[in-house]
Amino acid sequence: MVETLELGRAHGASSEVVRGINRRIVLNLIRTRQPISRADLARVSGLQRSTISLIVEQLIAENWVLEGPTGRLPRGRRPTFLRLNDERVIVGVDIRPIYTTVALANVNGQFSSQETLSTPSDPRAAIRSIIERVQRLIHSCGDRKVEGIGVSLPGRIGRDADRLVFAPNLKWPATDIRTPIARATGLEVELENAANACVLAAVWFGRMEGCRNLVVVTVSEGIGTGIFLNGRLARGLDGMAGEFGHVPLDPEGPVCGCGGRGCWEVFGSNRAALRYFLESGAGASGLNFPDLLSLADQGNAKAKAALERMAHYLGRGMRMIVAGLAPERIVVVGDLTRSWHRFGPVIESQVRAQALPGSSPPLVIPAHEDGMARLKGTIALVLQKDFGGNREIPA
Amino acid sequence: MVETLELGRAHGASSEVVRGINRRIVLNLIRTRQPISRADLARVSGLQRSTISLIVEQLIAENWVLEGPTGRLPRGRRPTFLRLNDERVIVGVDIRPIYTTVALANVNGQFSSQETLSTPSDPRAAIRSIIERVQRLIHSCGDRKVEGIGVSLPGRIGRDADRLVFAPNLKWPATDIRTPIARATGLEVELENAANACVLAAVWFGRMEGCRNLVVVTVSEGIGTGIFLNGRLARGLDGMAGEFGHVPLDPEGPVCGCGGRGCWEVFGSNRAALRYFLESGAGASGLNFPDLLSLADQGNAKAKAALERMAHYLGRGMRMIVAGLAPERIVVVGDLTRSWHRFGPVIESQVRAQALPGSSPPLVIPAHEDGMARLKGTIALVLQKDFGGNREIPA
DNA sequence: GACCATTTGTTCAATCACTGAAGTTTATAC
DNA sequence: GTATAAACTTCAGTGATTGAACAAATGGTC
Repeated sequence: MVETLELGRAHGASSEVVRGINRRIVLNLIRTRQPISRADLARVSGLQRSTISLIVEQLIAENWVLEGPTGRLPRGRRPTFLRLNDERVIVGVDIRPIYTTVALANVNGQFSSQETLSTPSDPRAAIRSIIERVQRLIHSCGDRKVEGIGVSLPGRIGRDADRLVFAPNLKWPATDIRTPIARATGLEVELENAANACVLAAVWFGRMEGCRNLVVVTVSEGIGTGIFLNGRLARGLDGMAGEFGHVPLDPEGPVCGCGGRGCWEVFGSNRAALRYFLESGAGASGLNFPDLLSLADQGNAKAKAALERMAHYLGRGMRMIVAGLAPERIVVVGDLTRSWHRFGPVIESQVRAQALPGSSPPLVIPAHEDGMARLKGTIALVLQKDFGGNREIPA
Repeated sequence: MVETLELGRAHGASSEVVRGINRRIVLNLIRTRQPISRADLARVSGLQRSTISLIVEQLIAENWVLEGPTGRLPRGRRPTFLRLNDERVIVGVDIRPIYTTVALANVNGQFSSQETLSTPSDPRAAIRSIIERVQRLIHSCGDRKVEGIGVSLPGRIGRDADRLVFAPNLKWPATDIRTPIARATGLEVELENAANACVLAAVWFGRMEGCRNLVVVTVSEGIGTGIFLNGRLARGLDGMAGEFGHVPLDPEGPVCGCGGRGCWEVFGSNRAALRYFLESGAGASGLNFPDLLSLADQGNAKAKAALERMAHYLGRGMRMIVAGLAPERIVVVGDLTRSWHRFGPVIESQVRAQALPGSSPPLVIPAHEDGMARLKGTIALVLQKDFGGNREIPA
């Protein structure tokens, strides 16, 4: 294990720290293994049954956990199952260039309602619409306690965690998104980049337990990446880590929305495939990416060629990630996963070509549930405050 | 804070964990601020003086810490200064393609002796020579306790942490380096990639406190990178993270030692500059990189052009790192730092070009003390076991 | 030279959390 | 019914921190 201590403000630990750690362990075990009995919690955590009972008592008092039905065993007293209180809910907002989704989920990441609006081009109008739907959603909750609001954005959030600072595909100016929503609803609002939200979704709700090194690549108008290393999101300075999409593959290439030239996303995004298709003289300028996928499926050779070229560049860009970060898995998110038979093999071959002697290439996995990835990530974003470790547990 | 709990083997915490955390905090505060009094430790750590006294008592009993002279204050009782016991020493070995260095340092990273040998091309012969020097060094220690042996290598260490698995510039086959040295000396041996060792050197002995996101780029025969994110080394699957040097910048470019084509290091390493120089018809095939630097300093236009081209590609490759990881700092290690006036501006301009709107470019810093960077890293490698956090302290 | 404020370092009762053993409760099987 | 088994619960014991009170050491002041 390679780590350092944070020294400057290294506030020493006291006994509450132990309770804090164990409380989080127990809460997360209940979350991931529910329904589960106290006895099983003790076995899995290595803590004593007596300790588990005390912690669970506390969690029940705080309304995080409910006692459920009793189980059944070959003999002996029946276990009382514990589960998360799913009357605690979270609002998730997924802002994308064309559509914005507002949804309500419980702490298990199960959505109960969902609403889509087209994203206004003016950020202030967008924020107004979002606030309106969120308020309606909160009203519909009745007694259920709303924990907070998570927002996924196709851009970067500045140092103060409230301001969108870089969103070339959304084309919004730097805008404070957090404060107006927080003020209008009285709830805490957490903002996160869309690719990072997908990482959180994968780690919290996907079955990726034990995977401490993974990268999510989101492919739509642009290309974004979310980097998860050593079991933590790598956010970098000002949360800007993950912009591999704007590394120039060809410094003489076409101009990109970021102001640069020949960026990866200029060659590997949905928009790139549409450009390839048009450039091949295939007409039809009103086409969108799903249309292109359909055309290819119908056998259109030029559509197939355009997609193959896109896939080639996607794989080429991923070589940066494979070589530089050596993740266990690369999760691909976007419409392209619907035609994975077309993209997967091309990407795989590039990724395998990058695997250096002595290393094994990462698994490349399409996340077929797309739309939900971002939204689930927004839920995880809010859950982190209560479930996330404020200290990491060593392997 | 974005983290997850390790669930599978999530062994719960008990009261000893608190002592473990605080012990490490105190030990590191003594290391970084020595000489320091108990009272100051209490102020800085936020722990009670009584607690500090107990912990210090333990550290003194374990021989990690010594009481030094008393201080002097405007009034009041004089503080007793504490410092690390520098009778505890560590052996550092830096294996490089041409020379290997074996050195002895104390826990403060101060070297007391050092010996260089030319690296045999046969790994077994190399290991024999190294063992011989290490044993001589250990004998010379007398009473001083040797904590362990740290080894820096220009390659990757496999999953079992004992085997060199990828070292294209050293040209050694997969070799178990740890076991023979450990067996011959009876000490624990820690292996680490050279670039990662430089990261450890920067973080442990450089004045980089508080910098939790930095990348070291080592430039010599090849290009290596050491990635430090969220205050931890990113090692990736099988410790392969950091091989940005083998990302193809031009898939049609010259063949690389890794088997690929057009890798970054084919364009940006010392070897690349020598190739550019030869290709420009400048003769002199026995030339090495320091010679080329001297030629340029003497005004040789072709040498200058070759170095400028190398600098250009170095900067170009760093754009991957800037965009993808957004580190606060990039530390450059290698002979080229001696001519930083030539490289710095070229690299800086590329790095600035990569800074996306809303972000600030990283500081690019030449590490002028080169040779020592790797060696100091090997010392840190061993210190990690006792000083390194096995739990991270939150910000 | 005695006294005092001041600062360091130590001692000790109180508190908090976990352990582990012993006890309670609740179930099935014979 | 009685025995066995398993899930909780209770409680004394241990280890660690806190915080207040104390002891020691020092320079300045009267």
